[in-house]
Amino acid sequence: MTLAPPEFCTCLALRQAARHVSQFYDQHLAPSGLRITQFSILAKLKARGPLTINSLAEALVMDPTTLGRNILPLQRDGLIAVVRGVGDRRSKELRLTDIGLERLNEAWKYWAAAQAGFDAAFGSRQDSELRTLMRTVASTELVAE
Amino acid sequence: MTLAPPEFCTCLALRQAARHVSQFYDQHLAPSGLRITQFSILAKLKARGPLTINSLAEALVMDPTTLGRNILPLQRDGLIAVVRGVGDRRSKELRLTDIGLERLNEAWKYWAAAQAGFDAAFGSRQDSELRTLMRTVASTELVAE
DNA sequence: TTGACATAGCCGCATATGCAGGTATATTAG
DNA sequence: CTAATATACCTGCATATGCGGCTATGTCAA
Repeated sequence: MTLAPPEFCTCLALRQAARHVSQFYDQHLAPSGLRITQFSILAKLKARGPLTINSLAEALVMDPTTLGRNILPLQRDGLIAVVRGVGDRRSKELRLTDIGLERLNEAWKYWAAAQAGFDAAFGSRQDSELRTLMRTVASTELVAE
Repeated sequence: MTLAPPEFCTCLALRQAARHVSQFYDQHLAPSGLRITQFSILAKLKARGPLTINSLAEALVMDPTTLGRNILPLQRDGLIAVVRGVGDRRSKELRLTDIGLERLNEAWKYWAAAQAGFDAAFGSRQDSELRTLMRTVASTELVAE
């Protein structure tokens, strides 16, 4: 059984879809000055309260190193506060600031427009199936031997 | 109807899944010295013959600027040849070299292991559905007004 | 022919991604 | 208590991503 890689590569298919949709969301979010990655970080911090880099990275299915760099622009712009962990001084606690919350709320409507736009184009029934499937994929245990 | 962004963001779900799966494929591909993006470029060039940056970018659902940069390491390592277009001298023709083909063939088996590994973990029936769905997503017309 | 417009790819800028390997702090075995 | 180990984060490296605006080339109409 021979599979032709480019045509049947699941990873490529996923990346293409992610690129395509990310571009759409980013275009919608542009007036807010946030990208979809940054919006996701702020939204997660709002939903789950202060988090360390490790725990937030896990929640976002992101490498901690990557997150550690992604927070820098947000910190620079005062959207999040980064403080030394009290219990564990190795860790850093990330917290949404008032300014961050304000920016998040402003970006919210642009996000909603993007989500609605995708929904309209793709079909809201399929859309919710898609999210469910993506969550399954993201939580599928994959171990390279 | 209010949706909570982080939990129901289709874009975030897609990106998370793409990150998760890409990491897995990249780990498998590591011994070949290629990343999944590079593998995809070489594979597409093999399948479709010489292509310009624009046409290859479209085939890969990638911004031409991005592709223009992604080919640089491949060109540097002699895996692809880049020549001025004959008909249209603005364009560049990308062609897989013999070395590139060799590398691609070597990477092939690592790719196959990754694909098989994902298939085993995720379920081959769901896997093929997933690819189909991703292609639908990637080809869904999305226009930010 | 030549001027207006379109197109292919480029550069600068900023962010996104993750591996290897390092430091500082915490935890735990002896 | 201290030495071994584990953990949280960081740095350097390399690639990935796409926008805005640029140059060079091509096309087409006046």
